[in-house]
Amino acid sequence: MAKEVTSRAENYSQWYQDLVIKANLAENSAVRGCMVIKPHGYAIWERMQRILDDMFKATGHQNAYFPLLIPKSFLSREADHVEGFAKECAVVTHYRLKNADDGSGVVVDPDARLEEELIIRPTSETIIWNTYKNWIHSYRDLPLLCNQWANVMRWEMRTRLFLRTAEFLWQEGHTAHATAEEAQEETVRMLNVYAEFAEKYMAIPVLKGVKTASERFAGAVDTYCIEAMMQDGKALQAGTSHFLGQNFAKAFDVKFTGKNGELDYVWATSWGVSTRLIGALIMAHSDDNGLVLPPKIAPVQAVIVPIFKGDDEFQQMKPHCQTIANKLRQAGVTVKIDDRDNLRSGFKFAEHELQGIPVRLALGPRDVQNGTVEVARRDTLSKETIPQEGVEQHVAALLDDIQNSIYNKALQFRESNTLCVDTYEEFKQKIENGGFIMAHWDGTAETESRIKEETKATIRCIPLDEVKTAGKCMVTGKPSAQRVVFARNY
RNA sequence: CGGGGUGUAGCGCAGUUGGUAGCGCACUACGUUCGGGACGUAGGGGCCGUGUGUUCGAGUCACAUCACCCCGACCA
Repeated sequence: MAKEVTSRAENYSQWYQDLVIKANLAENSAVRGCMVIKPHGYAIWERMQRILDDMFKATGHQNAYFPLLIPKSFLSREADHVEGFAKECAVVTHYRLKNADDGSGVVVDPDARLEEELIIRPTSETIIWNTYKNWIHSYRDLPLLCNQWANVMRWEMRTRLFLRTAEFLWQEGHTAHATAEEAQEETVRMLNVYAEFAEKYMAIPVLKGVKTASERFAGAVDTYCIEAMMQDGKALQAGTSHFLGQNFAKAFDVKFTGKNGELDYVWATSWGVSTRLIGALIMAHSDDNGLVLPPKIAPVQAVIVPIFKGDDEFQQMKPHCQTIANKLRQAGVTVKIDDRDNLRSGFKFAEHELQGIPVRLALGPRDVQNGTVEVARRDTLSKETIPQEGVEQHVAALLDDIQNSIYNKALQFRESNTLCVDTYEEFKQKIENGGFIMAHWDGTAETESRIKEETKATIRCIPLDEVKTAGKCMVTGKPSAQRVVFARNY
């Protein structure tokens, strides 16, 4: 497996760039660090949105929408929050353009300077909590469980397609609760929703854990995360869920009257996943032929390619393709017939593989004669000829099999690239191979940053589900309650 | 923000000592093909990132500037 990855390219990010460009998922736009998501790439995001949205509704959440622009003063209300985001904000300073005096085009009208600058949201905690102040008065208004689908902008020093673009699409949940316990429960509940989504739908196994103080979200008391392993052994933070304590309630003065008549600040959470998940999908499953989409995420689960010579045969094949498509649709499979008559079948096969369509069916005169159809699966690239009779059950079962099989492949990969290490010497050596390293750490930021400096590895999380065995910090020898996950990350 | 690299047709690139711009793919038309990325013939498409210099003359030289990519710093 590891060998396979190296064969793809010496430089993984280069491979990734190539793949994305070749897969026609996105291209760089003229705007710095932004992305153009092409329709078939966006369709993947739409699938994810729909599934996640259903999961949010099932856990009692509602969608809402808040402004794109945030008054500068809002951002400075919470000290840690501004500290964390100040360096990467796009700022709106003017509200009007005018024609240049020398006719050279349009310039910013200096007379149209805003009294207070507006920040393009890097995240919406501040503007939402400014609104929540007016929505929450009594314990009867709680819990307040809102989610927003939106775009945000972070002026990162260095962008990376899908993984760290300046503008990205995401979902951010913002909840308010009467008690700390309830908010903490919500934080973990949503972490579990994310983990279920990643594993069950995206077929990406994830580790659930808590971030160390230095990796914590700006303004949070605790940051929970799901961490995934990419095929080059690097870690990718795939989603976060934050317990915000009363930090934002205090910053925006959001109090409620409890049953007992006493005033108290509300407790908060926020949680989000972004278009980075598309990057995770690409890097977790793809191979040299392009994308490999899990059937549950694939906008098109099966494509039917008619094989024909000349227009006569093409017309003749069409109804047969339709018949099979209808059968599949009745079995709940999303199907597309690729009836483009200007492309050869071989070209279409390659293109569908590039785009990751899980199952391909080819139907030619030979099949019509024999009552068969050729079925190919994207993940293993294997194909077989089966009777048309019962094709729908066959494909439905195949989709399940593909879904499970790519999850298991990713899980096996992660397991074979996760090891326990007890000495710092061994750590330094093993971290060079990538993967997750479970090691003991003394819990101090000093040790953590020393390890980062010397090895470029960070603590991805303090895992929640691992068996906790005490030990000694591999660097300082001080006591440690449990192993934590180290990795190099994106 | 530092180091390195690249900007020439939709995409990928070539362009010599400065002399009026080329290849492959894609595109258009016609024909032959068609069960794993077809071929022939004929076409269309360019302010050479942008600006200012040097020069009789700049894709080519100089300076500036902008954008992108890679490596750092940085980053939920």
